[in-house]
Amino acid sequence: MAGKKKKGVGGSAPAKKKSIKNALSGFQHPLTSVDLTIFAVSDDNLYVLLVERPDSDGEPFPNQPALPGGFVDVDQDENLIACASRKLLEKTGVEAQYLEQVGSWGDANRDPRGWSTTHVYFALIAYVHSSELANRSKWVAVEQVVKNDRMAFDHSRLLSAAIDRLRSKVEYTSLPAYLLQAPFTLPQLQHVYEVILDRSLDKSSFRTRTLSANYLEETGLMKVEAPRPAMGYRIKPDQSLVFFPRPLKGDS
Amino acid sequence: MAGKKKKGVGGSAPAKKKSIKNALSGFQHPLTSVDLTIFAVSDDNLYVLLVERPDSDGEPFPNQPALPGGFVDVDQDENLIACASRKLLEKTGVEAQYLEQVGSWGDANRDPRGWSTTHVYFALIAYVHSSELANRSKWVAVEQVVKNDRMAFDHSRLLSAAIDRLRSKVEYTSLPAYLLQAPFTLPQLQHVYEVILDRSLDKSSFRTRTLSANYLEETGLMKVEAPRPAMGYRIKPDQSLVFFPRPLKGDS
DNA sequence: TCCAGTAAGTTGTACAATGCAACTAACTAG
DNA sequence: CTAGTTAGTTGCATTGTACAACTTACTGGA
Repeated sequence: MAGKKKKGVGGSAPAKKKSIKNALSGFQHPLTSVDLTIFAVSDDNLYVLLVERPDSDGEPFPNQPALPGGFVDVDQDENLIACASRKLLEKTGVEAQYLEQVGSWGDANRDPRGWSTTHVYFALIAYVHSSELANRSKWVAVEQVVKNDRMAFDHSRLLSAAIDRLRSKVEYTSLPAYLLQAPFTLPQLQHVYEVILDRSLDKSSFRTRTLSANYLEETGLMKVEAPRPAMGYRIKPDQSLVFFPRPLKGDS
Repeated sequence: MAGKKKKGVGGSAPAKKKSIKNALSGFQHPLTSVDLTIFAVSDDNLYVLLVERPDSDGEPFPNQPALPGGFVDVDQDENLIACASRKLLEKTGVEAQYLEQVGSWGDANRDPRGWSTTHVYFALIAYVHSSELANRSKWVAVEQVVKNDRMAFDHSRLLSAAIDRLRSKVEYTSLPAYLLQAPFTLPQLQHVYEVILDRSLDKSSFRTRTLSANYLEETGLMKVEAPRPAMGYRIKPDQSLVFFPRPLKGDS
């Protein structure tokens, strides 16, 4: 396949783009970016980090909300996930407790500047206060984003895919533990599950399942905002994501 | 992020590439390709389709085995999955019974021609005889590929990721039904599960789980290579992939 | 001091999907 | 007609979660 010539000039791409062609491969190559869905939980909400598009030059979608991200910098980024980590650090000042690729999207129309691809990652971090975030960045409750569906590019569908993936994996993995700062209590962890899944879970089943998976270690009793102190836990060192044999039911 | 200037000239990319820069974005963009892992099952083996790299021009990895794929053609391909479908049809002459994205990979070194990304898809098809395949294409038993680890580019790791994904999803979904031509029998379907998972499954549990999921419909009794005729089945029209509540155990 | 309130954590039984082993049914080959 | 083979069924055991009731440890107010 590689090296063969283009088969025609069909398609809807503007003519001016045809001149920018990669001499090495014989193919014009798409614009390439990385976008992030950075999730955090605070109180009773799941938040995602959105940025406001710049209002300058010929930037598309000025001032509209978008996922943080941007073009891959082939001189700076070693690989895609390093590019994602870099952008995360720039926006939040923290490293991801969990970072996973959601997938990639690419077509002729998602960016008005031409055929483009994006590689989408989702990051889980412990909530950081809004004042710590980079300029033009803010937390938005996922519940709100889904309603006001006015994001730049095709970022709405990228975000939907990431949320679907998150909710799906929360059903049968230990993902929510990466949304809390250690040490945390089991009721706090259960609360994160409930916020993301938007339903309440049975305390007994949750505790049995979580503890028997043996991926947490005790850090001693903690006093939280509750009358009785609770045991604190953290994820064991070098512990990888846990997959449970069955999802939990719950009332909704 | 978009529109900002490159921050330097560090990195290991050859100097000649720097001249090929996209004037629209201010960034040089990576080479962009799509690669496929096309799976089929025949007799007692899981096969993947490999092609032999061309032996011409300055093509990298001449004559080495590789995944079918190649550069995205922005004039021909509407989007990434259409690109994958096109390449599948070119190599096998058939459409995928199931096509899913595995993920994307991109770094400075995976292709000697420069910073490159690839979008990997996995396709499930009913086995087609080798003589029907495109030139320089052939089925290779997955078991063999894993041993003789000499594929072009980073295709070994791409294939590994696809195999992992396949095996993982076979544990708790109806995926193997897309590797058979309808109508098929339950013992045939179970055999496909066993070939992929490389362990035997309990007949009773398998039948109960499969039938109670209610994603198949009967097509009447069939005479296969067995003394007793068995009921034929096909996937119900418009039926999507089924997720089972629990994986099956098995003896290995 | 005592008691009501609340959240943490435990216990016991029920249930649903799979595990396992033994069984019956339908055919082929000789 | 019988032995052999594969299709398909049945009954009980096991496992992980569902549900409800319970005990424990603390707080705050009378």
